[in-house]
Amino acid sequence: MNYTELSKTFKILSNPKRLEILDIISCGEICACELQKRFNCTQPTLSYDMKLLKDANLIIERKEGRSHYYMINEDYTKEITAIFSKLSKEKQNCCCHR
Amino acid sequence: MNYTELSKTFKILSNPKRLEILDIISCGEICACELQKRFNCTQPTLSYDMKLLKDANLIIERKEGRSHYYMINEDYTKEITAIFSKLSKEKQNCCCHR
DNA sequence: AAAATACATTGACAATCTTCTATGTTTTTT
DNA sequence: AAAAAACATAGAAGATTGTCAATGTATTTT
Repeated sequence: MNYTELSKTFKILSNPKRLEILDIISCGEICACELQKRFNCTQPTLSYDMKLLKDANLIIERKEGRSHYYMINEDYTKEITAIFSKLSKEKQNCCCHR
Repeated sequence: MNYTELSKTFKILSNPKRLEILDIISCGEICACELQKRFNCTQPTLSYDMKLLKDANLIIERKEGRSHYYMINEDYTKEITAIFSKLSKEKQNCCCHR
């Protein structure tokens, strides 16, 4: 993963509401209509945030009837954590000595 | 740390140039004039990025003569990593059940 | 089949971010 | 003391983001 890709993920994470959504979702699968009750925003606004999170690969969507359920994509959040951890750790023989 | 604080850190990280700066800096302390050689931007632009990174507590500045040296603030980047890891991990008894 | 529910899409606007040029400040060199 | 080097600050312009109202789509209920 390169700097541009990683920065796009961080852009999606640079919003308090979306962080709260991830926190809530990581407690277990939940549908958009339940999430909606927790936020003071309109339905299209929440829908927009869910689309951003989904397109960023941070959450996984499952449709059941007219409800859309969301869960955390833990494989990906772990990957992001590992990449940033490595990038920001004191090191030698790093990227910049090529 | 709350969602708003964490989101501000991610906002600073949501830029490929700043991620590259962190990656370079975590290979060892370096001055702004050396960093400048690696980027196609003006001096004020790089200065602005360094200020953002410093204000976000991601890097530590040390002045020596007319040079400003920067190093990674690994304590903080580890803290951020741990917080995000916890937030995005599947869990029970989480924040949202209060 | 009509109505209701759950969610997505579009277009618009205000706020924020990024980068630039111009200029200011501090320290060292000559 | 004047010049140079290293970096910061201010102001401006274009690009991006966040949110809304209005409207569209798919599924279920009546």
